[in-house]
Amino acid sequence: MKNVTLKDVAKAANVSYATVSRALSGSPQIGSDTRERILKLCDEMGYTTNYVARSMVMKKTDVIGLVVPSIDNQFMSELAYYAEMSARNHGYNIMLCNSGPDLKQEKTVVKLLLGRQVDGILLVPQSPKTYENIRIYTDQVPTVFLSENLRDQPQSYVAVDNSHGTYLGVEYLYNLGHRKILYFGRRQSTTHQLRAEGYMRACQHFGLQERFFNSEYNRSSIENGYEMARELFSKPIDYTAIFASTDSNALGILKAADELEIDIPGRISLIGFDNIRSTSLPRIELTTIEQPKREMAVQAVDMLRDKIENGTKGYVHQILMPSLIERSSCRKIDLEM
Amino acid sequence: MKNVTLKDVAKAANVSYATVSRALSGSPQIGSDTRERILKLCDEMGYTTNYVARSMVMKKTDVIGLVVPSIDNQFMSELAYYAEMSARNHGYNIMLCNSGPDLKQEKTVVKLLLGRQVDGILLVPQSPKTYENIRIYTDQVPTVFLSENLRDQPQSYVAVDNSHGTYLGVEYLYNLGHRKILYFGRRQSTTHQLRAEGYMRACQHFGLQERFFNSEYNRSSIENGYEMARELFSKPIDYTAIFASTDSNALGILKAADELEIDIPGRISLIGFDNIRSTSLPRIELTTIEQPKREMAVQAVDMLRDKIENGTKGYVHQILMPSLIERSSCRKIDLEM
DNA sequence: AAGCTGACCGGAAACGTTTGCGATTTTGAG
DNA sequence: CTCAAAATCGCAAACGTTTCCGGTCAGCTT
Repeated sequence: MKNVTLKDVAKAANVSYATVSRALSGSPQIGSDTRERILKLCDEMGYTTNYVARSMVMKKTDVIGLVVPSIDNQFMSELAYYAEMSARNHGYNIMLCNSGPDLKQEKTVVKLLLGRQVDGILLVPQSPKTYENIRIYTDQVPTVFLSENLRDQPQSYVAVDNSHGTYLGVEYLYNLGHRKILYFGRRQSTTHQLRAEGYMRACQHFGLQERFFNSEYNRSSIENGYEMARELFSKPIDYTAIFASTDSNALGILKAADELEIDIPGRISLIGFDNIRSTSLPRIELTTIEQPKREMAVQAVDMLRDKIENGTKGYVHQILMPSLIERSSCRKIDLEM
Repeated sequence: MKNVTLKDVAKAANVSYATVSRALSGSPQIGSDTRERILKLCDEMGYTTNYVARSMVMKKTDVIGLVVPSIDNQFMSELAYYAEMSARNHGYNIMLCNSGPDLKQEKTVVKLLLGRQVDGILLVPQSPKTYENIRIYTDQVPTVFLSENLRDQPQSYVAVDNSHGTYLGVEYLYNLGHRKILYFGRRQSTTHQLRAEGYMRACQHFGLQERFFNSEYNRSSIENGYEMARELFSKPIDYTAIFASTDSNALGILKAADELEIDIPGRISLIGFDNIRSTSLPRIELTTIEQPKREMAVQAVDMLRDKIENGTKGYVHQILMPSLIERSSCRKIDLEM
């Protein structure tokens, strides 16, 4: 049951194990006849190179750590899917860690990853405080964040242009005839703040009054969105559309509205952000702003690879363009009304 | 930027690095005063033990490989979430691999994991052929499958009692008054076959006629379910309920039915299997059979840990009980009709 | 005071690779 | 045929740990 090592095949081939190593790695300084012989022998004996030994001497593990608040989440699992695929295509494997629910655990897993000698870390932050929280480790290993960072932080990230995303959404609603648009989100999130900014910019541009409904929840989920929406709907409705900062929140709103028999999109139009899978489900068909998850993931690993392999210092902020996915949760408003 | 090693702290503490190692590992054969001194020094110098070096000598990586057809899938990402949590609580980290879409890639990633010297592998098979496909590796490393295996295979797995699950569902529909129940699934899947078996058993028990609608797709998805359902609905509807072998399929059916204005649950009741997150969404509210994903995941890592740490040979089949989650996609039928 | 027993610590091997450098052989030209 | 150059290959160090096996003391017993 013991693994066959370089020494074993070397003995069988009657050469030194250095020679075997060189044959495997395709070194030019080895006879093509012996190489053939050794390669065949490796195959027969079922040799597979021991990556931990290799990592030891190469000082490189070809492993990148992926830390997400919780992989159990459509947005992150999509991201993880593309990231793993892309990483593996470039010879890297992914070590997965859930960082939720608190900053302590986030710090713990990053430290763990460092001990594992990962070559780099891909991280979607759980809070704006994350950057400070793990800064001690961030400069010990190449790291790229998968979320828009605070603008002046010397850390690399790739993200959509959140502000432009909400702008697009408001523009769309405006063109549909909406003049009273409510923005619905949670205050703690950096992402939320950036999206709110786009909303305000659009309001200013189109001459609309800003209407906010904020919460203090520290996680965006259907449940939180539902709770918030119940509260929202207990007050008079003086708007014709809701822009939810997150699809999850939008889904929570939808649930509350259905319960209270507030027609969506009949009475209120609803638009979300992220384009998670659930939004395209039958009977849901939520209009939303798409985050190009695949592109984000591959750009992030490309960026990380650049840091790892070329030792690129400094930081780069990669901003991707969002786009509007039109489904059927928004309706046209007759301006005469 | 270089990592601080045992040697570095040893030099600083003026002891041998063996001593430092012992201090860290809490060995009894070391003075408590020197231990204190060394521990403090480690902390100050920011020492973290290099796991790859450690793995080298311990012949144990404390890493378990998790291979899923695609992490981008609600069922699997939930499983992955609980598995990672549970594993980490026991000192293991997770190396994640997507095995989809074909057997070749599945084999490739398992081999990769072996090269990484993982202590064990958790795998949700992508096809009944998987067991044969990776058998060569399966006996080189502790492995547990997260899906019901063919009954006579000498491999460990944890799974729900699929057969009992469908039985429960049919029983539920029967009690609601349904007498014409269609079973809807894809033939290639082992899981599907087991679920079909429960359906047939229930039909026999309740004296119902078996009605099947099978497909040859090799993946269960909303899209496939939709395609199949379009075909199904092009024929006369001589049933009052559909049992979809998978929630994904059920969602596809729902979409097709909505398009064709076939009322669910008004005209046809619909029940799924798995209880993925999407089933509980507003306007969906799909009645389904729950797979206890959390329990499955923790049982699987427990089983794997037992194999790894105690060298337990042989195999065990852990069968968990499914349960029915009643929502609102099924309606009562008046038997007088 | 001598021997003996623990307590505590250091030396060194081992894990399986990669690779620089030296050693050996082959080759080709003069 | 001789000798240098080129082509192959082996030796050994290094990567950072853990742990076995001794070694050096101090303190006790007699």
